[in-house]
Amino acid sequence: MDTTQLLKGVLDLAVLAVLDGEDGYGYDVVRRLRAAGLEEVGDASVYGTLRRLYAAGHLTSYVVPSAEGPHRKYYGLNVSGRAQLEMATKTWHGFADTMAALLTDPEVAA
Amino acid sequence: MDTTQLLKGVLDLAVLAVLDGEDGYGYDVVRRLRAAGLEEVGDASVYGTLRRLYAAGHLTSYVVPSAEGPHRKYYGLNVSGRAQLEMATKTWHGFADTMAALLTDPEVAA
DNA sequence: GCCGCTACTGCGTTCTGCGCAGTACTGTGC
DNA sequence: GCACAGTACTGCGCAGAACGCAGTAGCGGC
Repeated sequence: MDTTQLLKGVLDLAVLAVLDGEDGYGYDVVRRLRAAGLEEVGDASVYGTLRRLYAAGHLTSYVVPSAEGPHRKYYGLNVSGRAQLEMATKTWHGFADTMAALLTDPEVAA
Repeated sequence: MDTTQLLKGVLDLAVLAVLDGEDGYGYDVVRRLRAAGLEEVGDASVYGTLRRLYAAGHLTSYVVPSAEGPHRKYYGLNVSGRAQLEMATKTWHGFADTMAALLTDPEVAA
C-alpha cells in the first residue's frame, strides 16, 4: 500500500519529533524515521523538509566535519521549532481522533 | 491551523467510511464530513474524490431527481469499495500507531 | 424577476513527497 | 592508483490531491 499521500503534512511533524531532544543531520534523520516505522520515506523528502523547516525559522543549522565521509549538516529545534512541534502535535491528535471516530462510528455523521 | 495537507490520502478513507452503510450524494457527503469534524473540507475536494473512487470502480452511482433542487447523484459502496475501505482503514491505523509512537517516544528512533 | 439554497462540473493553482542524477569525501580491495 | 561501495547533501522536474473560484441549473419565496 502506498503511504505517500498519508505523509503529506505529517512529515514535518515526524521530523520535528525526531529532532526533539537530540540534533541530527539529514542522512541520520532518514535512518531514524525508517527505524521508527516510516520505512518508505524518501531521502529527498526529508532533506526537502529540513530545508523547508529551516527556511521557516524552526531549525538551527551547523556544519560538522566527519571522519567517515562528507561534512554533516546538523539541524536542531529552536524555540519556534518547539512551539511548532507542540502545535502540530495537537493538530495531529485532533485530526486522528476525528478520523478514529468517523471510522468506528460513521453514524455521527448520518 | 491548516489541515489541508493532513487530508491527503485520508479523504478517500473518510468518504468511504461515510458511505458505508448508507448511500449518499455529493452535497450530502460534504455535510456529513463537516458534521463529523472535518469542517474545513472543500466541496470540490469531495466531489473530486467521489469521481475518483467511482472511476476506480469502488462506487456505484445512480441519479435521483429531487423536489428541492437539481437532481442528486447518489453514490454507494460496492464489493470493491468495501474491500478498499477495509484495507485503507488498516493502513490508516498502522500509520496512526507509528506516528503516535514517534510522538510519545522519539527514542525508538534514536 | 431576483435572490438564496441546493447540487454538480471544470479549470488552474499550490503544496509536498518522490525519483533520479549529480557532486563529493572516505575507506577497502584489486 | 583506481574502481567501487558507503556516507552525505543538492537540484530538477514530475505527480497526486486538495482547494478556490467560476459557471450551470433547478427550486421556492419575496
